[in-house]
Amino acid sequence: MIEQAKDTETKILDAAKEVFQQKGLTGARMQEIADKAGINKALLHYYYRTKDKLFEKVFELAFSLFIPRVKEMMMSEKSVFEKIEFIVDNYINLLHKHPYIPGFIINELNRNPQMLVQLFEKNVQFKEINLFEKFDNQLQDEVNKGIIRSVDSRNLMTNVIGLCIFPIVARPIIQGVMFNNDKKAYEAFLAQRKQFVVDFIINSIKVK
Amino acid sequence: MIEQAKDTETKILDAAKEVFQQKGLTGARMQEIADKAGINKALLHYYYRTKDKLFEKVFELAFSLFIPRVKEMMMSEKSVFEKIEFIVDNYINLLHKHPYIPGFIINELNRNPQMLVQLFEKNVQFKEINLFEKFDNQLQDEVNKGIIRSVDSRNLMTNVIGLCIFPIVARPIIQGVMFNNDKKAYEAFLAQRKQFVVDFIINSIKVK
DNA sequence: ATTTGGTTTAACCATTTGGTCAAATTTAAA
DNA sequence: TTTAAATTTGACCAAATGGTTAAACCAAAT
Repeated sequence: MIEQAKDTETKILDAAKEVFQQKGLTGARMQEIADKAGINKALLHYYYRTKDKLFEKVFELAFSLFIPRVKEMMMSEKSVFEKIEFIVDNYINLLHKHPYIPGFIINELNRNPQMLVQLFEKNVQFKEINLFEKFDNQLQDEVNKGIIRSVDSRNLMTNVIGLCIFPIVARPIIQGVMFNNDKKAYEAFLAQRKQFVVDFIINSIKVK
Repeated sequence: MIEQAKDTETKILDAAKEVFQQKGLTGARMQEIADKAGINKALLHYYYRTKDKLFEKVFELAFSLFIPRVKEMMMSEKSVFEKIEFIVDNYINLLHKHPYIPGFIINELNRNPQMLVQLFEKNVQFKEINLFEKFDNQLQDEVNKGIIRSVDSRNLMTNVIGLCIFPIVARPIIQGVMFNNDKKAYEAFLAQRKQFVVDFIINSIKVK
């Protein structure tokens, strides 16, 4: 039945997300995904043919949830300061909901960088050529107005995203080394960090 | 004999480093390690018993190469600005030599955070309880002197390390999205980034 | 030259794993 | 109600994989 089918397909995909994102392609087991979805292992192959195909689907969904967000945010009609606040805010919220995804994407892309090329070929909307042109102009504009000092757009954007993502992907290290593995302390750290990051960046580029 | 033995052991370890750091515990194959070391697979088990034990060794070496460095640097007798410049400089150089290690550590610790606990138990020198106490005092001192604005030490240190590591672990994304997969452009980006990061951080905390 | 101990290998084993298939079951159409 | 199609399952398979073992090899000591 079409309803039931959709349901099964979704149950499989949800289970696959969970297992792949936590264990990676090589660490994941089809049997575990089937168990988590509450179905027979053969059904996985009925709906998704192979492990690789199922993985590809999961990866694409994870990727499209995280990467194109930055584009939207950079394209919005806001001042540089507002954009930074907006991006940090949104990204940290997103990370709070999906803490495993960035590590998953980073790890799988390091294992097989070719995936990104294939993704760009298959899904043209990901490949926005002049993402930075507009942002570059805006930065230059605000430099001329004496609002910010001169900064390279790609370095700035790397910092914005990196400062959001790093404490999440490096959670075990940070929680372990900085907070003696105190989970509550780490969570408190994250909670206050959003404001710190915004201030840190704006302070760095603002002309005083 | 003892010379040859040491040599074989080293060859195995070197091969294991390469394979594990690129493919992770679950993605690595004992046969591939043996091939890369130019020896029979049974020799791996002769010298290191099991895959897990060999992996543990590789992980420990990688970990001890990266994490304790921060401690040394934070403990040195330098001003805050000098420390930041020193850490960024050293860390980026280290990353240039071992670009796979941070991703490796991050990924394996996310797969099994328990490893860190075991490592601390086994290797007490890693667990420096009051790493931040001295640094906190130094920061407060320079705040009082009007050199820097008031910043939380753990947030600051997270930023320093994160800004160094992130562009390396996220290389495929950055190279792909920001530089249209132009390897040279990415490398040029890294080369100029060291100075950018130092300026970015110091500018952010300096009182002008 | 023979013995002894560590080193290395080829062959082998048990288990795991991704994947298949024919049969059973369910669902929707005729 | 019958039929046809889609869905689900248990049983099974071949390949891959970590690990073992007995025999061969080799260098040094006697």
